[in-house]
Amino acid sequence: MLSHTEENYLKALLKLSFQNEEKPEAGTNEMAAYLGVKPATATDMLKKLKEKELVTYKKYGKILLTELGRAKGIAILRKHRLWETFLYEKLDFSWDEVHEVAEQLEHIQSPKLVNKLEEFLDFPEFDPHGDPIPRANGELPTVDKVLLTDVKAGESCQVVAVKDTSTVFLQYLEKLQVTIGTLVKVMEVVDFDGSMNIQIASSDPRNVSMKFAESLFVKKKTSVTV
Amino acid sequence: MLSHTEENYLKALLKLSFQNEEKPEAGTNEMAAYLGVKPATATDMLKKLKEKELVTYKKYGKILLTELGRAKGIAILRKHRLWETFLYEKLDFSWDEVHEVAEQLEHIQSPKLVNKLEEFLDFPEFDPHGDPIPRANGELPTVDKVLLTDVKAGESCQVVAVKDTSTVFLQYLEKLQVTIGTLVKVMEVVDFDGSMNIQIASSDPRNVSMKFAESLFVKKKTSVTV
DNA sequence: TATAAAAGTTAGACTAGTCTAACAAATATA
DNA sequence: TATATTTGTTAGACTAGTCTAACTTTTATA
Ligand SMILES: [Mn+2]
Ligand SMILES: [Mn+2]
Ligand SMILES: [Mn+2]
Ligand SMILES: [Mn+2]
Repeated sequence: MLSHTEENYLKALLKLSFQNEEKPEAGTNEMAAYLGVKPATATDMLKKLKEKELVTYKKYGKILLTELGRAKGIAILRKHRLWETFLYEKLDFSWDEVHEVAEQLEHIQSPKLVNKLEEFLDFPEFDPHGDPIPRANGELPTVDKVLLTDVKAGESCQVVAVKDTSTVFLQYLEKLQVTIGTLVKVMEVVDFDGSMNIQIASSDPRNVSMKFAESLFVKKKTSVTV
Repeated sequence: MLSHTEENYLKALLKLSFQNEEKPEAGTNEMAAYLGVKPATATDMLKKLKEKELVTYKKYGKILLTELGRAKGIAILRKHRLWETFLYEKLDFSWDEVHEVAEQLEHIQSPKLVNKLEEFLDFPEFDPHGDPIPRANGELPTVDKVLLTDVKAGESCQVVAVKDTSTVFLQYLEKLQVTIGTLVKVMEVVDFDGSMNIQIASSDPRNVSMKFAESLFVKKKTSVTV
């Protein structure tokens, strides 16, 4: 049985491993920063997780999840994203409110609960932010996605996920009526600052910053021209 | 902000106050036994709760919730019972499985979650065991109930709650097809051992022990004779 | 390559929650 | 009322998780 704290370390390591795709290892300071603790604290915990064979750790070395540690991490991420979906779909939470509560709910221990919840939600593949929900067997649904910055002028695409899940960004998207599934057409890319003129659904085109375009994942639409 | 542990002490004190109705106070040993800790541990925590003005406590004296402590306790009980109802109604848990998970869920901090959950469940008044669910304002729905032992031969009644929520009792009730709302007619009371011959719904009469009858709350049906 | 900077570790301290063992107060009983 | 029993408290210790401050190792850079 893992404590909330241990679980948070495992999930953090998993998330960090997703970030640096090629190199799924993390450093002590990186982990500490992610979790909001001091490096000394992370060192202690990493030693403990090593004892439990959940991470590989050597003094001054990089940290990696073991198979077991990864499985535990995936299980927590699965709960997190299922709960977010529940809050969003069933309890009418907005997509900027779900994360904080799911951060607590992900630690509830009950295999039956997780699986019944998944069934109740009709086996969703993605959470409200477009992130894949791990299956009971640990597999992650995939979807090919690129950043909006990779879409060229004239191309169309569909929003599939947000890269930045901060409240301020999510609320801005809401104001712009951008949500998962929204169609976006890139009208023009401004060389000067990387900003874009985009048409959201069928509204009037508007300019968005490069920072914006770097925070949104989309799927390119094969243009419907002959 | 209260810790899980502090919350458990407050809920325990509240439940104990319901048990000894006239005297809503509890002793240190009583609390410790209820929570599965040693008396020394309870003493420490009670001092801490007194500091926070959640209980009245004096060395060697009885313990009582303050208004504030009671309100906190009620809020936790509310969450506990709403979650039990959710698990039972929406996720298909049986009534002997819900308590353990609700024991964890009751500590999730999110006022919005509680209220949305209540709304999602259509403002239930009673949990799967027939216990009243506190309202957002702290009020408890009431229902007049008596123990099955108080029902005389020839009288009919309807099951409204279980006094004993142990798995073994709940599963026995399930086997007997007794649930909240089930109609029961007392055919005969055996003076010798207090056991009863009862008819459950329209099945064949069967004998149940006094221990059984002491564990079930019912509401008397005014007989339909003229 | 020598040195400076960054990254990581260790030692020691603190809090929350728990325990055991010894003790003290309150209550029941002879 | 005197004594025994029950009830509750105190002191001291332990673990988990955190911190600060000092130190060490690794990496970057002049
Ligand atoms: Mn999240
Ligand atoms: Mn968490
Ligand atoms: Mn319960
Ligand atoms: Mn609890």
